[in-house]
Amino acid sequence: MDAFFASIELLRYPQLKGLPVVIGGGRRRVDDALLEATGVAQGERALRFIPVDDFPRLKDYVGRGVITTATYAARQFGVGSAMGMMKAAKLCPDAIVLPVDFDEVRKYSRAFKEAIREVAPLVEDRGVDEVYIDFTDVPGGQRGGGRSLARLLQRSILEKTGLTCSIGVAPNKLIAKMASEFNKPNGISIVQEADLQSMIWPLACRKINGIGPKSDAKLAALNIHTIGEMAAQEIGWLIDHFGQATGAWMHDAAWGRDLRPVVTESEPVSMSRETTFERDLHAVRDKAELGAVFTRLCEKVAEDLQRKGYVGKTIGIKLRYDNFQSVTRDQTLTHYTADATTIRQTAGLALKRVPLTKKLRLLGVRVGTLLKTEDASALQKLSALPASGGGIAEEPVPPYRDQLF
DNA sequence: TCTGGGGTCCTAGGACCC
DNA sequence: TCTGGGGTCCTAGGACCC
Repeated sequence: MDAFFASIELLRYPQLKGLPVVIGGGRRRVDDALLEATGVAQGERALRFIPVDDFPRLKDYVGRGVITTATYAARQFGVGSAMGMMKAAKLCPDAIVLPVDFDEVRKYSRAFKEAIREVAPLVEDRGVDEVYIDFTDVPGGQRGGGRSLARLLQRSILEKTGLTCSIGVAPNKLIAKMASEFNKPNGISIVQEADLQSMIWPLACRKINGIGPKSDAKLAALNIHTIGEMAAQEIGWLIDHFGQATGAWMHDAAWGRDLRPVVTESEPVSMSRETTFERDLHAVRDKAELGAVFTRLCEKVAEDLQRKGYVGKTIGIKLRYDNFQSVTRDQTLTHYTADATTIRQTAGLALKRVPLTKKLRLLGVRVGTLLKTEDASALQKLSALPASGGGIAEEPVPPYRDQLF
């Protein structure tokens, strides 16, 4: 299989080119800051009308958000995705802060993927700004080793979205993803099997999609820092240190082997909503506030399920204490549901099973073991056949108020 | 005033069944 | 007193990704 990996560059304000700008921080908080500084909300609109000097700066930002993305000028200061805003403010206090406009992002994301599917239909979704593409059977796809098709995609994406896009071309997904980073932004890079040694082996292990901070640290402790050093290890040695599955996978990855197909459709496994509080809350002292938030989260998950046509059977809660330790509790129902009241009641039971003496910084609600709503009703009819004696009974659910349990 | 929100996948132990 | 394996489901935690 030949694969592209394509990612769009989502920051697209030409007038800010060369300026340090970060986007992120949690929309409402940044909107508030904007409103205060300029009298205008909504980053997109504000950008057109407000002189750059009037934008809020990172040093004035107050809150718990993280950075979603940053201009290259901001990255020069060491600022980058997923970094806390407070830490970023120390590195680059004068960076301009803009809110994330998720509706806008989703709109451009859709247009980006549509533009690609028109040219190459085998596309795998990897979030808002990334896709894998299998171009093996796209007419003319092999011309120039894939370069002319990649150029065509870039042109089409630019036309339809105004966004630039970086594309990696390789014999499989693993290498294509790495290749896409070689030439950012708006670049194309082609990596062939024969380039493994020269282009992939010198890279840090962390560049492999699937090796995160933990594995990287463990590898470093074993004195392995590059992919080449990883490839030089016996597979048995890797298995001894990382377990059967991970060890074998690492060995394959280091040798550029990856047989995963481009997966064009998949069903969701779970849906969830969570929120980090502006200040840490206490289960007893802030019970009313916490209870209201909890109910809202359940209602939102229920809405999400209903809008997308799913029901679920496992209700879970997640919370994070002020020391950042996370805890989860699951509770499986006898029937599938997308009902806010049922979710709220079951989640309440799960929450009861968790110690609530420490302050909380985050609360979340998740529904898992999902089924399409229509498949669930078919299942219900099947089990409701006379012989089985009446089918699945709905458990009566008591009414709830905005309290914790 | 370090550390968002929405996901997937893996592991490992215990219950329970055959 | 002792004692198999395999399979499935459920739960909790954690690594990782965008």
